[in-house]
Amino acid sequence: MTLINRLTTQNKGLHQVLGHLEQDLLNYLWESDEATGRQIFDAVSLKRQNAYHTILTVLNRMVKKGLLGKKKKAGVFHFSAVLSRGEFKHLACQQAIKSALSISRSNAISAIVNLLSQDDPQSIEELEYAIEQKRHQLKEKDSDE
Amino acid sequence: MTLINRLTTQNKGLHQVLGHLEQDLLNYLWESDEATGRQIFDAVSLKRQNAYHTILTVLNRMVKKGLLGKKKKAGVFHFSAVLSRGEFKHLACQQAIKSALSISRSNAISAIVNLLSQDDPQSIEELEYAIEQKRHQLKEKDSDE
DNA sequence: CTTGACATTTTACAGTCTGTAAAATACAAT
DNA sequence: ATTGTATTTTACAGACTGTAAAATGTCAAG
Repeated sequence: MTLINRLTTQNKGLHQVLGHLEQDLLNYLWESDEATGRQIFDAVSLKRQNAYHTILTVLNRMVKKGLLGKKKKAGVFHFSAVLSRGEFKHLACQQAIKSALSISRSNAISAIVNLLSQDDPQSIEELEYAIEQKRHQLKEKDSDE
Repeated sequence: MTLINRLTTQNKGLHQVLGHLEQDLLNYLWESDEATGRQIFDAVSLKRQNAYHTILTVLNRMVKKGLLGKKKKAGVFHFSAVLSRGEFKHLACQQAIKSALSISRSNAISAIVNLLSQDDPQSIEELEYAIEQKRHQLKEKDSDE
């Protein structure tokens, strides 16, 4: 895929940060909170064919990267996501937005307005509402000081 | 660098899409429109120590990726950026925003509002202005039909 | 206390990407 | 034709993901 395509293509989302296997594993852990390698392997096997060892290797790499935690319980390691799905999405969105803003604030602003209005006219209102909320929040802070 | 760091770290900007050398080369070409490998090498050498061949290899890879164009002029190849700096930034921003929106619209919205207001209170007004503009634009379209 | 069934860690290889650059080849001008 | 660039080919290292076997550890049952 050329860079132009990469810049043009829709919907990279979490793929920008995670590989597919990693994503599947994380998704499973977000649903089940905590699981052993075996459980994860069994669950993920419904969707993709991977050797048990593959799953374990990737799980351990994710632990090393700080994405997952691992605790022994009754002699068996249990993996769990360090960040909840919500936290992860929050950070990933924040990062993507930061990245856009750092490239060009004005471009980022027009991109979000364009994409939102294109996507769904209602969503612009969500944006306006968020701005209003922020205004209130800032005022309160001011009067506190 | 752990993933959490990656998600947390400031300012990735274009680095998300380009390596440093690639970025330096593109920056130079954005300033000078068009240049031979030798010229680019000379210019970039002020900033970084790379073999001439390195520069050429990377330039050619960028051509292959569709980032640069290459035309023979008086027997010598001249490289040039396919996208202007503005176009590139536009696409890169759009891509980053798309990516954020695809992860979570509401998170993306609050992230942009938070980051803008944190950055500079004025910038929220830029956002509001952009929304207004978009409204006008949509109205005009409506009455056209 | 030994064997078998898992669990866990180690090791390794392929494929992609960037950075790095030498080697080989082409070509143009003297 | 020879010399000096210009250009292409080829290669390797180091990161990262996917892949998985090999080696090792552990524990329970016989």
